[in-house]
Amino acid sequence: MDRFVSTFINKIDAKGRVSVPASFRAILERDGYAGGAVYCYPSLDAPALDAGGQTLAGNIDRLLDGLPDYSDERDELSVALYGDVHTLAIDQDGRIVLPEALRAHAGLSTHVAFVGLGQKFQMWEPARFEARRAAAREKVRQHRNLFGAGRRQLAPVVGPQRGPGSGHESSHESSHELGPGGEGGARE
Amino acid sequence: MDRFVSTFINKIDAKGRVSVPASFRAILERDGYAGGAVYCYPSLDAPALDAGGQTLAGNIDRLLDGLPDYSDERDELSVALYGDVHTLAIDQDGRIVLPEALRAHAGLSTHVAFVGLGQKFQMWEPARFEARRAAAREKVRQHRNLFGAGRRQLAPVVGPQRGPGSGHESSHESSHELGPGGEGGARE
DNA sequence: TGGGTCTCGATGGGATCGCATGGGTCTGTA
DNA sequence: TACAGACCCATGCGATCCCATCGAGACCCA
Repeated sequence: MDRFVSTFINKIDAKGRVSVPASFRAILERDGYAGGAVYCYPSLDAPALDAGGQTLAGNIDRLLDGLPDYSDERDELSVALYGDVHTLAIDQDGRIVLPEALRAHAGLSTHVAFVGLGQKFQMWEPARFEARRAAAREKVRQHRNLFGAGRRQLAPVVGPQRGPGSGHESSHESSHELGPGGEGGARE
Repeated sequence: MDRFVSTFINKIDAKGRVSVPASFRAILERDGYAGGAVYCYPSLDAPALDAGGQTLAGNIDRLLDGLPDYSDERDELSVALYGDVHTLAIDQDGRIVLPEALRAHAGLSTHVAFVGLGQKFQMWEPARFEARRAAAREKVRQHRNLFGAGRRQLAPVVGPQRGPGSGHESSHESSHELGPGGEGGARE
């Protein structure tokens, strides 16, 4: 199946619009809902936004299905799970507009880093993401030492993406080291 | 499959009218009753109002169906669930008028926060809602750990240590709060 | 294999449309 | 007659749509 992979950095224009990477768009289109929208909500434990298509939305439903109707607990969880979700429409040029609430949570201002995470993707403030990624790599390195697991040197570098036209942030490519160790098949 | 999602804050005008968010209206319209009305009643365990369309009303019926006829329990529940239900008409401009009784229960004065909860939505006094939302997020975090615990116990890349700079926000790998089963299905 | 050309994705901006609001008016009811 | 509610109209701002431009990578040809 299609997964969101690689990292792209796009600009937020004066009207607050951002182009969703073409490759991500293609995946969303195949994921239903006329491919015209993205489900997006503030990530619970990171200054970032989580986003995805129908599949992602379905996960929310499944999560709540286990709870009894009309229970206070269900209502409470719903507030966080549905209340924070925004359905962002993708316009004809493949752009979305990020609501103020979401931009605030992720600290977004001029640029957005779209990070593919397989079934979903995240949107980060470029600088923060870079820092976090560095930390993640370090972490992986440590673990590798612990396990002495020499297997699988990460050799990603899968990132095709616009050039440094916009400059600086030359940092991107795959983002895999971030994924949970499991899922080794990230690459084909 | 339409669900009420996201949160909107609208104003109550001098005549006591409030605009129902356009996206919520669209869902109500598809939910029957000529799309011209909203079922609304004071939430049982929160200073808020619960609202929805035909589907919601149907759920209440189903809930009562499960109880034996003429039982005290059923009577009590019926009163609780139906006794305070109001059918609010949506005018041509997409607005409703909240009866005094309902406004009092939720402590509404000048603004109303419409919160999507999937099958239904709630109306809150904005300030109070913020508090509730914070609590809800915390709760989800806990829950996530519960079912997330199952798979992927190796919490790699999840350093108790934060990365440089932006560090704070525990550098959780955040991925699937929502996807209990997630990740694995990356392929397909 | 080097260079020129073409196609597509990312941006900017102007022009519109829809939605949230504020108010005036008409009508049925105390 | 006084009022509350329903209906309509007017407005302002933000969300969308559409069109033009730029640059990069893909493609084609000599």
